[in-house]
Amino acid sequence: METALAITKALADGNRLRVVMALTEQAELCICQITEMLGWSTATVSRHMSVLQNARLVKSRKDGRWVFYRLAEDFPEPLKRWIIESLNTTEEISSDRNNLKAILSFEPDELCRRQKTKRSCHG
Amino acid sequence: METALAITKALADGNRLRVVMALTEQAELCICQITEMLGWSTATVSRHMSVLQNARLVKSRKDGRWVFYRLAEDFPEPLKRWIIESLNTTEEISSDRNNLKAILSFEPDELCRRQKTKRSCHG
DNA sequence: TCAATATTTAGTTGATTGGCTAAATTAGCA
DNA sequence: TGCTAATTTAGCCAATCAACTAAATATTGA
Repeated sequence: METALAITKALADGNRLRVVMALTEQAELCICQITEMLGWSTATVSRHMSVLQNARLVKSRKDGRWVFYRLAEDFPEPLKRWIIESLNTTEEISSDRNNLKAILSFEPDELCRRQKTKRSCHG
Repeated sequence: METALAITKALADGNRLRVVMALTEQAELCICQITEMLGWSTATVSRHMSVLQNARLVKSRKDGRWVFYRLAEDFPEPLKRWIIESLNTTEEISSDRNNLKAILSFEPDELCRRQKTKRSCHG
């Protein structure tokens, strides 16, 4: 039961649902892209991703300084179907989808530079 | 998204998962039967059931003094499938299943009397 | 090796959740 | 109506969780 419970707990958070949805549409996303999409601190995003990873819902791949996340190959199929069915048309996800389109038009390193700039702009 | 999130939150609890599993196997269960199965206070069980009901995963029917819960007719099918697949063979659920068999051999009113007796035995 | 960069981990704080007991509510019956 | 019984609600406390900032780790490249 531990396994199933870890999964439902991992999904019992709006932000993690948003990331999972994004990963059903984008094969891979790096932390900096997810950070930009959620609009939160990198550390917070990192912790969320580790919850998803501990539940074995996502896997990560390191490429240089970047860590890319993808859905696990064995992500339970019925769950994935339900998530897509129930979130596909929600406002939040539509908005994320638009944001992601903009985000993906930058290369990751350019994105990270942009984040740095933004941060220094705000102090 | 609120709707989906309410559902994942409702399922992010081992005890509520146990109740849902039990309800995939028994058409209806009353509070006193669920209380006996989980071994917790009636008030706690009642609160758990209202979480499931707010997420629209279960519905209730009042019959005299008893309240019977059943899975909602529109319980998301993929979710149900995943829950059964992943919990069917777990220890906890097997044990619940055995307990339930014993519990269901009493009529609800006899069960309630038994609970009352047990309580007074312990003070 | 050193500086810069991307991510993770640690530590703190406030909000939510889960258990309990006790009080309130609702139904059945004398 | 008034008594008893089943369930729900309220109030309390401890534990968990989610956000943040700051420090640590790991990688690239001078």
